[in-house]
Amino acid sequence: MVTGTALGSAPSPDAAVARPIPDAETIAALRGAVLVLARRLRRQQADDDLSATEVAVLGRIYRDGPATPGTLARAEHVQPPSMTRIIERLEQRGYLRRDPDPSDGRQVLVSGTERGEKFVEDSRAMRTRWLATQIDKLDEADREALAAAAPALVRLADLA
Amino acid sequence: MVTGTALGSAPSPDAAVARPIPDAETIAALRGAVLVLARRLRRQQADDDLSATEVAVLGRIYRDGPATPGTLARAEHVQPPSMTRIIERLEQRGYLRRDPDPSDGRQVLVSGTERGEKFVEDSRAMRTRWLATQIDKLDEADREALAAAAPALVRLADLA
DNA sequence: TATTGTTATACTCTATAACTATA
DNA sequence: TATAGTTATAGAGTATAACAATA
Repeated sequence: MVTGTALGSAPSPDAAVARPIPDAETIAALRGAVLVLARRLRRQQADDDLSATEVAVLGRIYRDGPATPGTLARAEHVQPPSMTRIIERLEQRGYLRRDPDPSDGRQVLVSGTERGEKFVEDSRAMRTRWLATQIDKLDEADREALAAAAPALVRLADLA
Repeated sequence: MVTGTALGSAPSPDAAVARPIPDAETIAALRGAVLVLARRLRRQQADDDLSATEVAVLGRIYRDGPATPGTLARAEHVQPPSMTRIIERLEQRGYLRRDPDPSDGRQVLVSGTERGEKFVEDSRAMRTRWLATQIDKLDEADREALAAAAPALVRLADLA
């Protein structure tokens, strides 16, 4: 199950043993690195008053436009009640607003505000600064590898 | 120190050319993907009774050998009291043991047990299975990009 | 006095279960 | 009945502060 299409394209002539790409060890390393990095990212941005996920939600709304709480919950892979709380906090700060959907009374449309947009613009640089600083400590090959893998990581995170 | 290389971003006309250094937008994407992925990884492995960090600590001890709580805390980027709790749980399960350092009474040496080794061996495949399955859904180019970036991600997570 | 580790405590994030309102 | 969202509640994970023991 782990293999399947992940079997190496092994152009090597003596491909007696085809290893999946990435192999199990690499996947384990990936997993560990993601967990540590996420922990550091969370702590890092405790500086200002919004959590990592809250900023992610806000950024998503300004990137992709208004959305329902359910859609946002699925996108961020949190449960609906968690999204309710996140939206609550962001609304309290005036960074977004909730409007009832006129055609379906069950639904709510979450949209950004001007103040929220300003916050996103101002904070994005600050929030990525720490990570940028860290990445800057790596050598060029590592930075290139990260840049090349970023879209794949995004797709990986977005998978259903 | 931020040299500006990772943040500077004069958009060039030939945007098709990959930039050697991740630009701010790529870094922001990386950040978001890492946060979502970590959340999914955590939830995924709630199946058995150990948290993601606990498994990471256990794996580290079996990979790198006995270590002090302080060293482990620095390696995983958690605070010492958090590491104390993690070690406590792992010790209760018989997966590792704490021995006083004979030459320095303040220090403690945390070592693995046979039972812990067996657990690590048995659980690693299980724990990486979900991630492997997800990665398997990506196309080959994405999988290769991830494999190529894994060491860089590990180094990024390990930075002081 | 500085260092290592622990105990006590509290907070943040997220989840599950139960409820409301609309379709 | 099914769906969207919310309220209520609980639990996991981690942190800070205060403390003990040793150097």
